[in-house]
Amino acid sequence: MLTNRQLQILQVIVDDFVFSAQPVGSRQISKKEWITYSPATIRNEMADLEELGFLEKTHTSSGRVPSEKGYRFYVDHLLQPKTMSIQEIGLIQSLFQNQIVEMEQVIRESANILSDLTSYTTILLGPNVGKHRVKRFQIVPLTEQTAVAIIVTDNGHVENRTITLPKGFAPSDIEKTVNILNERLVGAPLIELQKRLELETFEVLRQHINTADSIIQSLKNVVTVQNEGKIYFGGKTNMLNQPEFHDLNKVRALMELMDKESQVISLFHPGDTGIHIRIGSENNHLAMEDLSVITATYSVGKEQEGSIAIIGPTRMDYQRVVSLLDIIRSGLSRVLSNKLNDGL
Amino acid sequence: MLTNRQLQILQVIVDDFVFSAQPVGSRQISKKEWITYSPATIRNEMADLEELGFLEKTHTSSGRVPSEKGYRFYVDHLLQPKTMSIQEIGLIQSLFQNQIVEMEQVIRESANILSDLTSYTTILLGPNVGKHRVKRFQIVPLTEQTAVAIIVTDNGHVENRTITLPKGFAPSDIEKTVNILNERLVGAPLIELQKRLELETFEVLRQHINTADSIIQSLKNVVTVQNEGKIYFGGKTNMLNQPEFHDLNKVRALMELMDKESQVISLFHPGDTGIHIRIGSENNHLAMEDLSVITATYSVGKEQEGSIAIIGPTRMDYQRVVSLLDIIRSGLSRVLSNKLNDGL
DNA sequence: GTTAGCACTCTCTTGTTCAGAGTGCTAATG
DNA sequence: CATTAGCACTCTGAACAAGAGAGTGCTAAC
Repeated sequence: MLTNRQLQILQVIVDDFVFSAQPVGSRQISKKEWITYSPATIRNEMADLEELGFLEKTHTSSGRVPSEKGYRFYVDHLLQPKTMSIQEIGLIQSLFQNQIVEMEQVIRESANILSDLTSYTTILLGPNVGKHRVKRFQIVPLTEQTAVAIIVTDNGHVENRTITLPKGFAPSDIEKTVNILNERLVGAPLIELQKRLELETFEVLRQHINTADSIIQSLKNVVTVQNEGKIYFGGKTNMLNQPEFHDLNKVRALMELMDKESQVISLFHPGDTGIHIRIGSENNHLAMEDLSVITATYSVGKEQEGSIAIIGPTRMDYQRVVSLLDIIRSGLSRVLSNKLNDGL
Repeated sequence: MLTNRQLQILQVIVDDFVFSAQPVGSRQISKKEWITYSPATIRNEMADLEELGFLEKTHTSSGRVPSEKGYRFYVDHLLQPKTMSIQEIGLIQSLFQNQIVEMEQVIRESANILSDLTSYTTILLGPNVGKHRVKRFQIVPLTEQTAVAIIVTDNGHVENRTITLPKGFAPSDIEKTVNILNERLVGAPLIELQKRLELETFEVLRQHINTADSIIQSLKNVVTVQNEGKIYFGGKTNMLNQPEFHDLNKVRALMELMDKESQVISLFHPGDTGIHIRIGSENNHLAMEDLSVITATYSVGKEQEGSIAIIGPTRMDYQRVVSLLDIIRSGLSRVLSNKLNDGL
């Protein structure tokens, strides 16, 4: 267990380093007015903290820098919520009070504000489409052999795909198909669609339509919608202003990660609720070695969940980001849920 | 007018510099087996070419580098088509022969292949949505006060937007509205929709529906679809491998440009047909100072046009890129037009 | 237990030197 | 008279040295 003095010193080092990005020396610490020990004492404590794995040196005679373990400890035991400035609160309020019409717009704006306020990068996962429920099927014929299949969900999301029609598929067949689909599947969550399509409608379709097998194939394709919500970014280039990103290789690694949807998704963890912090290698990704991710979830209505992540250097202002994320997360939940209920 | 020898030297310098990214000296030029002059002669010619503005020096005693004017001349007068290797042609063929189902997929793949083959960045503008024609309107009610308005176009594109319904807007009103819209506007290009909506349908709507004014407002919103097609990127991070991008500020400027849709669009020029090359400052954008853009257009069916752009350093392999772009552009036109006609 | 003092270490900046690459000019050459 | 050999000159970039600055670890004194 760490002594009070060690806690205090660790805290100062993290706070200082987060602010300045420079290794922190004993003299610098002793200058803080609320530190009453001499540099020599601090040096001794720092040597101990280093032995325990909370601190690191960049070279033999440099000041100390928090290690991953140091950040972890800080985050777990020393984090205190930070109050935001009036301006900042005002900015966020205006985001949610504004009469913005589209859900998507609110989400997009949130991502931007978050990255503006933190100068880190924000990734916002839209509400999980898989939990939306089917409101209406629609098939619009384009040519003899092609049509667009459309699924509208209960909160206004639209999925669509072009499909091939079997030869000799008459307009009346389309109508029949659509009716069958709507009868059986309205109200089903998208994620279950594939299964329920097979169980509940294929048999019926075969009874009513000659070329059912062929159209069934096409429909299967349509309903394999992505499970995850859409990805929105804010401040993609903010990270380039961080001093740790003077290394082009890191820049490239991060940019490549952000370009690959699957890798971005893997930064989120399905089980997470509330706010989670993953530091450096805890993210299990080479490109994230020196980066931390703070994630939070928000909800729309009762179940549709989305996630927010902020990516910053491990040397990030955890207190500030956590507070900020909490405000946005609850605001977003409130506003989006309202939109869902009141309609739009 | 330049002498033959000057042309030859300019060509060698551009080719060499494109390959090596190093200033080209007189000795190096004289080593080429087809160059019969001595370094001293070449030095004299280079001094002349510099005076004429085709070459530049990086410092008083460095080799020469092509100036923007030099590239321009090279591109206008010295460019010869380059034949592709068997492998490359094979790769491209496979792209177009593959039975890929969705248009979007083909476009996405094209962007990727182009950037893989060039190691530059590709921007692909999907077919201009504005020229699509309305196939069908649809309004799906979600709640008492909200609905999703959907426009399906003749080649399977789907536009949708959530709208607010006036109080007391009955299901029968929706039906009426949809019917009126479909009667009057099917076949209209999206780009004319706004105008024709006002001219041809508002009056009729007012006659049949009480709360017409309110719904008209919502509809207006729906039909202001983006004129430009969707933007696809390939090899966004390729540029980081180019030696000219060791400067972080340039990286940031370019990344920021690519994140802003309007700026990306501004790299394309509406009137362009065929292949166009814009070198460095010809792009009228600070972030593009050291970059060239080669654009080409492709067509789908008779009129829907899309564009391809390749962004590389001014020191890019113009011959190769032009050849490549020409192959892709015609392949894309062919395949997409076929999809449109045969139906998917 | 705490701290002053001091030798030691490492980085970073600045200045110097030197090889290498390339130029421009002049004078010689076919 | 166009071409070229020769040479002095310039600039870059790498290598090295020296010194300031910041910080440490250890010892001995308080």
